[in-house]
Order: sequence, then structure tokens, then C-alpha cells
Amino acid sequence: MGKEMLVSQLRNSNLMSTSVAAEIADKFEEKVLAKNQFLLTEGKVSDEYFFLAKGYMRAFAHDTEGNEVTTNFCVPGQVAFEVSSFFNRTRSKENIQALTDCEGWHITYKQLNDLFHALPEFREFGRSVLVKGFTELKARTLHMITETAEQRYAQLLATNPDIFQHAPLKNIASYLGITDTSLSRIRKEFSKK
Amino acid sequence: MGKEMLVSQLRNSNLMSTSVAAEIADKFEEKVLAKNQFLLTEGKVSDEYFFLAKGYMRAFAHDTEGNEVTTNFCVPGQVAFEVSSFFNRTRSKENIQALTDCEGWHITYKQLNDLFHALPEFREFGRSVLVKGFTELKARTLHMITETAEQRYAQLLATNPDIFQHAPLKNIASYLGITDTSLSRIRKEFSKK
DNA sequence: TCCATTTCTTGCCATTTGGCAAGCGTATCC
DNA sequence: GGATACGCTTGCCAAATGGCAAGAAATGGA
Repeated sequence: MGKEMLVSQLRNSNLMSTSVAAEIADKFEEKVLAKNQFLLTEGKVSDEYFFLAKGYMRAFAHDTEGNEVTTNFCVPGQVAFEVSSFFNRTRSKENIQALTDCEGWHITYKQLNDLFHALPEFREFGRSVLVKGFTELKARTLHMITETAEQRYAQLLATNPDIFQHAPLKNIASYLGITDTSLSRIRKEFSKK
Repeated sequence: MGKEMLVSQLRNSNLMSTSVAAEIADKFEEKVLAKNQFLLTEGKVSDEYFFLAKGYMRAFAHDTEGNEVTTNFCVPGQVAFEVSSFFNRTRSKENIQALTDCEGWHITYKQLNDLFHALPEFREFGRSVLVKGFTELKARTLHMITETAEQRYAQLLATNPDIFQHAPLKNIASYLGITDTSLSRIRKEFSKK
């Protein structure tokens, strides 16, 4: 099985040569997840830095009443892991679950640190992953404050239409910060336009 | 002027010895901001990694209608900078402004990178700053989804009462994701209890 | 000190979103 | 194949929050 996609994604950041990218990719191990399988379960320490090549995943937490709240969706080309748990070696409050059958490659926390230590280029890549995640989350939080639920729905539909084909609406609703009932109504209104 | 607070904060992370902390602190330059002065103005590239020793700051962006939205408050002991702009060398969409007279120390992007390169301990510190910011933002976003405005108000009041003494309520309102009118009403209700 | 500005509160009403329960179609499992 | 669970929609009404405007209070500057 070829790691071309992993190599090209590492290269894509423009932070390293192809040979360094190949050297890094070599450390990653293949991993396959069946639909509904968990990459991370709450209470455990996130120890897989998982590059998702095929499929869709979602991260979710539980609120105080026990309801699931989707905190993120993961699409091909992204790295799936729980930042806080992974880097602080603490128990995760979140779960990461496969929405569809998934394929990718992963390394452990220790392997990641060894690579960070050995390869400045990979440090830069790791930082860019963190910065990108941070930036996206910030934008999402700002939208949550400044836009209506319908606007947020429209934006997600425009930028990530594939999510709607793989995740049930109730997962998307909690990601948007609304109930599935409201999302259903918003979709109805939106389709009229 | 003594950099004890900076050194102890670097030490505080338990990631380095006092001598390394002192070596790092040595590179920082003192900086003073008068109330209302800007550390960062939107459109410019964030180039100051600013350790805030005294005073309070806030970061804010503008929504599509031009209203100010507070994205963060900065209290003593924290580092103030705009992650995305600083690391990607892009124009900032946010402003960072002093709510009160402020004092601290700062280094530039270049100095930060040189230190990262030279001192693994500082790399770890830098990562922990990023991870902490990420974790806090995630928690805030989750609260925005799962809790009522009153609960979010109560929580901010409990954990950061000092912010209420230094920031006008309208800044706090937009941080909480509500209007100043609603915050006023929530305060009224809350004080009855 | 006085004026101007900003900040905060309040009343009235509109809009958005939620809670609950019922209904319906579809997938799933034995 | 039939029972069961799941996902989505809809109606009815309640609760949360916003918009606007007026006024009171506090602040800041000349």
C-alpha cells in the first residue's frame, strides 16, 4: 500500500523536501478503521497521531446532561488526534469515531517527539498542524457568535458538502450549536430559496 | 527592572531549569502599554510574542456588520499574540488592545524561532502555550454550544472576576456571545439569586 | 467645574431557537 | 418477513435572546 498521499501532504506544506517527507512517512504505520469504530475513547490518553487518507471521522464530547456534542469533523488529508490529551498526556474528554470506513497512517506520541527532535522540518509541520487547527477553531467560534444558525448551516454546506453525505444530521446539528429539530427546520427554509 | 515574573513563569511549566529560564528571559525586552494602546492592529502582522506581567488586555475582531467582537481577554502571566498571524506571517484580522496600563516583555518572531532552534526546552514551552490556548478555546466553544448565556456569565464571573473590574460590559457581552442588553438583564436576574 | 461622551439599564415587542411528542420512512437484525 | 431501532420531519407552544430607543449614571477632557 502506497504512502503517496501522506508524502504529498507532508510536502504540500512546503516545509520539507520529498526525501525528508519520505523519511518521515516511513515511520508511520497503516491503520484501518471500520465504520463506527473508535480511534479514541473518552477517559483514555490520545496516543495516535492519525493521518486520515480515506473516509470521514467525527470528534464528540458529552455535555453535562450526557448529550453528545460534535466538536469536529475530520476529512481526508487531515490529522486526527485530541490536542490536549495527546500533548499533555491526560485523559481525553472527547471521542473520535469513524463515520465511514477509514484508512490512514499513524505514529505514537513518542515517535512524534523523536521525529520532532530529529527533524526541524517535521517540527515545523507539527506546528503548522496545530496553528491551522487553532485558526479554524477560532473562526468557528467567531461565526458561532456573529452569525445565525442558518448562516452557519449555509457556510458548512458550501465549504464541506461531503460531510452532509456521511454524517447524520443530528451530529451536524450539535456541531452547528443547534438541535436536530432546528436544523431540520432550517434546511426546510433554506431549500425554499 | 526585574524579570523575576517572566523567569518564574518559564520555570513554572516545569520544562526547564532556572538557568535556562534566565537565559531565555534575557532575550526579552521590556514593553509598556498605556491604557487603550494597541499591541496589534488588524491588517498588520503580529510580530510580538508579548508576555504580560501587569494589566489586562483584550483581543477583538470585527464582524461583517462592523461590530467589535471580543475574542479573548489576556490576564497577567499569559502571552499575548495572534497565533495565526504570528506563525503564518499573515495580516491579522484581530486587534489586541490594552484595557488598562500594561507592563511586560516581548520578543519578535525571529527571536522566538532562534530560541526554538537553540533550546529544546523553549520549544516545549512554546508548544505548551499553543496547546493551552487551543484547549481553552475548545472548552469555550463547547460551553457556547451546551450552556445558556447565564451559565457562561456565571462561569466567567467565578473564574475571572478581575476581568469585570477592568473591561466594559459590552466587551464582556460579545465575548460571551450575547448583546450588552442581554448581559445587563442576565446580571439583574443573577444578582437576585 | 462643566460639557460631551460613553456605559449601563430598562421597557416594549419581534425573532430565533428549543422541548416535546407524534408520525413516517428506512435500515437492521434475528 | 416482521419487529425494532434509528433518523428525520412537523406542529404546537415556551423560553431565550435581540433590536431599538430612551434615560440614568459614570467617565473623561478641556
